[in-house]
Amino acid sequence: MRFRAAPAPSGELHVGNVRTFLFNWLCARHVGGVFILRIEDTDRARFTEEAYLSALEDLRWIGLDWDEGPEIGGTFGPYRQSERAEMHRNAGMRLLEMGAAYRCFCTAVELDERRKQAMSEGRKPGYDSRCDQLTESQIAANMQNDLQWTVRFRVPKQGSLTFDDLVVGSVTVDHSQIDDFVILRSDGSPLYQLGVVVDDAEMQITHVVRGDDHLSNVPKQILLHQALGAEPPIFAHVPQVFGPDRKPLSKRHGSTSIGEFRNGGYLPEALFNYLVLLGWGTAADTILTRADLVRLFDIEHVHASPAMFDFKKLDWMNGEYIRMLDDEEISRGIEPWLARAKLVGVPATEEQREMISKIAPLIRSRIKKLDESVHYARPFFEEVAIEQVAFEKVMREPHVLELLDRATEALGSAEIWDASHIEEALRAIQTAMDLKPKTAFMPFYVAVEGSTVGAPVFDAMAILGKQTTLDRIAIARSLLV
RNA sequence: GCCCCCGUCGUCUAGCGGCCUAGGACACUGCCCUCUCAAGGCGGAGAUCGUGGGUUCGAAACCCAUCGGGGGUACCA
Repeated sequence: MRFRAAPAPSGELHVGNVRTFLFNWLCARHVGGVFILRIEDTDRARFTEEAYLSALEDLRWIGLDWDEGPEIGGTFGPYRQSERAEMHRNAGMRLLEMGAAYRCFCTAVELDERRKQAMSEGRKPGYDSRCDQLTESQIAANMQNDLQWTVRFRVPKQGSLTFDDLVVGSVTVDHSQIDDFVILRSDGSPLYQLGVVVDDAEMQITHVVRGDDHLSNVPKQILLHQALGAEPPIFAHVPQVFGPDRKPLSKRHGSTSIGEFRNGGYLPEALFNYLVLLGWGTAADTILTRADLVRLFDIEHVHASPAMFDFKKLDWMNGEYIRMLDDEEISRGIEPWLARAKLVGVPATEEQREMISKIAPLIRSRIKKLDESVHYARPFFEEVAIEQVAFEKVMREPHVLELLDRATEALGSAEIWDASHIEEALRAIQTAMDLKPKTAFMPFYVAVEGSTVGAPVFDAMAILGKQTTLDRIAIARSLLV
């Protein structure tokens, strides 16, 4: 079985589209079939080379590998549609010669006027097939006069067409609902409908899994396949992804492109997992690895109804995946974010890396997205700038001065500098002063980490070292008097 | 307008005629744990399965209608 993903890279790859690519990939891997990547770059006005390159990068980032396609080739290439225009045109002309299509001399303006006219009179706005009535001599005359013409596919006027969609089920469309549609523009270039069909046929695609905005194209495409003497593929149309307002997910809802999620501190395996669960699920688990998904995924159980994108659930899931990372992976993962915040160099020095690996286990369970690591890591790389609100709320308490003084003395004379000894020393003070743990320790968070939220403070002190810790306490104390 | 598709807790889903007084997850919330924040553990609230008719001994599941939503109706993809 052969599946394909066909992105049209005009900007950044949209998560909704990527989800359908994921479905294709999963189908192919599930049955041990072939996954093909084909770039639909026919729309020269919108396509950019930059978008194309970043699309490939995004696909690889989220873990999609293709068996045939750009950069790796394959027996059915080329895999960029723009390089196949000749093939499409030939197919279109063949259809014309066979009599399955005909020349249309109506101009775009005429068509437009008639459409508006029909609409205002409440009639069906479609093409009326008038050029199909042209006689041989009329056509010859038009050609003689150098009139521009397009090629239109002739759709049967009677009967209907039924097909079985793997997701949607049985769909029936009356032929009368489909107009004779253009397959070749007046400049000879192919239109989308022709292009996909020729490519799917040539590449021997057996299953077309795509967004349901293409559902109404199916009858046209089946007709084209048949006219071309090819077996139509099996279709599966998955619904779109919606935003919280039940409208198709778009920019105004927040991040929508793969690049934005990557730059937002998300892990590819988490996004992968989440996207597949949008419109599909199992009774048992929600956290499913790539291998689990390959084993379990079943396109026929994908919902035919649209799913809303839930950013909060994605965040939770990302946190789950972060917690599954080992220290080494966490360290590698957060380094770019620390670099971006200018806490470490690019690349980080050995010394910085050592520090990162020390704080990584402290950070792991506290963040949902990698970029949040910056807050927890900052005090380990920079002088502390105490948050104003934290200072006002915590350091103004009457016991703080004495607390800091006692701590300075106890920690100053500490023989062994590790988290448990630090804790022991500070707990002794807490008990002596008869304070609740929280009240006793909070000032140290503020003094040492600059915030009421941070890595566990005894560990932080241990990592920062005795001198730095005492210095920071001294600075905080100086702010009190 | 016409055509096609869709409709289970706020959200993602399980469900494929009796196991459903509808299960799980996110979010929300109570308690526990606790040096902050998290994480974790144990509970709670939340869906008469869009609505109205049928079919059936029995329906969330099948049929019809209705309402609501989405898509298409291009010399866009």
